[in-house]
Amino acid sequence: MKLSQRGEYALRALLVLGLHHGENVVSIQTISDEQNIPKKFLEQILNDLKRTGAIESKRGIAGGYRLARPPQDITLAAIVRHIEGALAPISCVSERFYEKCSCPDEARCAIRNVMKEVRSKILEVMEHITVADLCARAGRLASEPVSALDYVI
Amino acid sequence: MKLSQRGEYALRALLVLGLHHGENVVSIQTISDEQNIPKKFLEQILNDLKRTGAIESKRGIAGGYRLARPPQDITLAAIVRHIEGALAPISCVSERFYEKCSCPDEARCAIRNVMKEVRSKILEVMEHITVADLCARAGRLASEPVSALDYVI
DNA sequence: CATAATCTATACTATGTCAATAGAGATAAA
DNA sequence: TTTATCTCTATTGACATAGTATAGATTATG
Repeated sequence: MKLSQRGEYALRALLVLGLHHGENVVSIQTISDEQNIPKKFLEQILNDLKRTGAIESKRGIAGGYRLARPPQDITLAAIVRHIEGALAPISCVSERFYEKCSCPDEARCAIRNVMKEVRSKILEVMEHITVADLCARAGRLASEPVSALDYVI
Repeated sequence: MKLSQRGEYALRALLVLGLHHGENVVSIQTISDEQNIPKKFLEQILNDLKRTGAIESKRGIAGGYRLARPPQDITLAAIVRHIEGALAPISCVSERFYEKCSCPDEARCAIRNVMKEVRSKILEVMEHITVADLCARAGRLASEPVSALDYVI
């Protein structure tokens, strides 16, 4: 039920680009430094995000990346689907990455029925939250007093 | 963001045991046949579920498995946590399987903030649904006309 | 008691995925 | 021309996944 490291890095990189939206391009090095992401690994991920159309790049010295679309148009769901594949907990309830499962009667499978609910709960959040929302949250969290933050482990 | 095959098999096996609750024990062979699960793989999984305390076994000829507790006391969350580990989409928002992540400031991380929401949405379903609910759904789905079922792929 | 169907336990294996690293090349600002 | 950047492909090592194999323990039944 987990997001891969790759997926997490993608979101963190996108957040950085979101926060720099409107400014100049941001280099891999900068993102790598700000977010503690291995540089060469990040290269791959950014290249991948570029293929999605979420970001665009500028080459050469003083090159880097920027968002290719308005931050409010980039949903977390779209990014994760591109990087990771299905958001659904099992593939027989995925719309875009559907695969038949081995159960005797998929249409009447109780597990599937529950997993459909899980899927739609996940989508409620992931389809709704955009890079713009992420930036807004980052701003809010930065200005909040530490005592108000949740430190529960 | 996916449940493993192992986890899915565990739930399907548990559903079978739930449906036979109150009757005699059910053999691995029967479960394997009813649910199309490789028998030797299922053996491992059932053994694992036994260690959880969710099911108990009877050895020898005419042996098999049964639920060790009332079906309404066994949540999907407990099972999946035991078989798979964390339900949370990233480990820095997991309560039982917490691991620190590499981001610069976990307490003020916007990604983490969103993932907490995803986590709690998942838990809403998984902590709430029990084996008894699963059985009830199976009954309902079995009696429903096929036309009412969702065949969307 | 002997049999055979069942559960128990451990080891093994093939395949794939994940996370990262390496290295050679293309681009462009200064 | 130099150099900091992006681009692309290949490779690696560790680990997880989904099974398979084998030998053993248990027990209802005849």
